[in-house]
Amino acid sequence: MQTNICLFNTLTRKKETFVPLEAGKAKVYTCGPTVYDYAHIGNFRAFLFEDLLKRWLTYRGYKVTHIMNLTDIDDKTIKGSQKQGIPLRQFTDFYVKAFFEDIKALNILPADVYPKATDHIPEMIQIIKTLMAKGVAYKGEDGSIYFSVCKFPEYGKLSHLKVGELKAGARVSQDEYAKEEAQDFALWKAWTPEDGDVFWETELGKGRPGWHIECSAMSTKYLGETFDIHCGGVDNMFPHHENEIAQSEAATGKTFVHYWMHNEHLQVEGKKMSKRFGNFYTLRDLLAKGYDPIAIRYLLMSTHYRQQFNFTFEGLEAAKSAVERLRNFVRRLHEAEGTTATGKVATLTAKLEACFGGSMDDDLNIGIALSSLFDFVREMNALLDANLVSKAEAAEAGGLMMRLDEVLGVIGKVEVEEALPQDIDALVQKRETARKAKNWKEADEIRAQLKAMGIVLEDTAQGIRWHKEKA
RNA sequence: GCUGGGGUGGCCGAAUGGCUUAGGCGGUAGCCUGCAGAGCUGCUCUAUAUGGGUUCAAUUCCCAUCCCCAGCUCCA
Repeated sequence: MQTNICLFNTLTRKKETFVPLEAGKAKVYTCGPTVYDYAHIGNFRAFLFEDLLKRWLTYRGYKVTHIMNLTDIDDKTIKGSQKQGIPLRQFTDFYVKAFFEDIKALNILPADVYPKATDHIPEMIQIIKTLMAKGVAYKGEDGSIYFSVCKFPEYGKLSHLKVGELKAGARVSQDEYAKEEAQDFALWKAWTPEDGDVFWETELGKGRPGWHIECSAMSTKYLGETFDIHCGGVDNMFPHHENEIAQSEAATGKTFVHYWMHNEHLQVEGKKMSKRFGNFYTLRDLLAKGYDPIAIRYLLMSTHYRQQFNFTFEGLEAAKSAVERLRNFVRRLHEAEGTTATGKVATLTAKLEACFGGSMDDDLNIGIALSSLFDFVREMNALLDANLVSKAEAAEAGGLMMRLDEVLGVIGKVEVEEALPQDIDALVQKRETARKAKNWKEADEIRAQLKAMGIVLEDTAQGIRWHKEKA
């Protein structure tokens, strides 16, 4: 199999042709949520970018193995569970469940495995032991175990930060005094009274893992010591991913990851999303306002992942209309009854497939991919208007739309003429009778009545048409 | 302060040293329609932060200025 997918690699700051370790397979690890609260739309931008990447690799024929971790042990989850007075696991399970509900609503394909940090303590200890044996980790005065950054000369290769130039004291943590060097980071944190009953008694001492080690341990367990792609938000680039590289490569002596991909953050109404500005939204907040999750999916996905994106409610309305346009088009294809085949459809589908594919191959250039899709829709609509699309051609075009929707995930199953419930069907017939009798007033009233019930009627040259109104 | 990304029409967002400066949304006019919806077509008046420079030609390259965003030890 040969494909020509180019991905922007943070390591080299260049687009590179994707060459997997194993032909035809892509091993992908993506940093998942910290389950201490509902995820916000910024989190979902990252998960949607990763979903798009995965779907595109799949479209191009790769067998993708996708691992997404669930961080269920850190300061925030501990604090949250203590505040509610419930065990850590009970606390995090609640938000894990919420997370799965959210990604389902957004039509994000599930990962193959969602490993939890607390289920992988032994694997983490194994790596830390190896690092200690190699002399790159040490026990500090507080009993915590730290990674010695100066023992890993390549430290900073991902984020392009020079260790010596890091601003000291920007966020000084309590345990800093116990470290040999300020830039060293914790692999294992010794128990402190604030941790309460959250600790593990291990050969490293009583305590809990540092944040970064979980991703090294779990990615290695499920994908191997070296794998293809690792994704996350730009904020994870430093220190999280930099530290993962240090830990993993120091432990194994092998390259950890070939392609590092980072998505940019989003802003809301031109400002940084923050609780302080009152522009902080979880998916649930938006759903409660009545927005369609698929419109949210479309909106968050339709801007290139390395571009900062400005989330606005106006944009969300626009996204809803755009999705509706695609769905209307697919609906028309289902209903096409033309008999004349001009051969133009084949030309258009070939053009779309080539242009969409070429764009997506270019570091997921979704902007151009979508513009080619809408070009196709417009040109096909014109042919449909002129009744120049045969049934077979419509099926061909519809098939392509469905294949592309395997990537976009926004059209879904457009209902074909299924049977309406009897009472509704009776209303439709009644209106039709009134309409035929040119009794417009009654016909319009029934139409409005049906709309209130979620059934949209359209009168077309081919007869009456209906579809369910999407939220 | 250091490092990086960015400022494109009413809004969102592509692209490019000239060849038609995408696409979506919105507005508007026309066609179609009893009306509406969907769809098609036109228009939305020199859209590329500002000031210089290089060039036959810059929105695209260079310089300066202003503004926004991010990273600088646990926020996607």
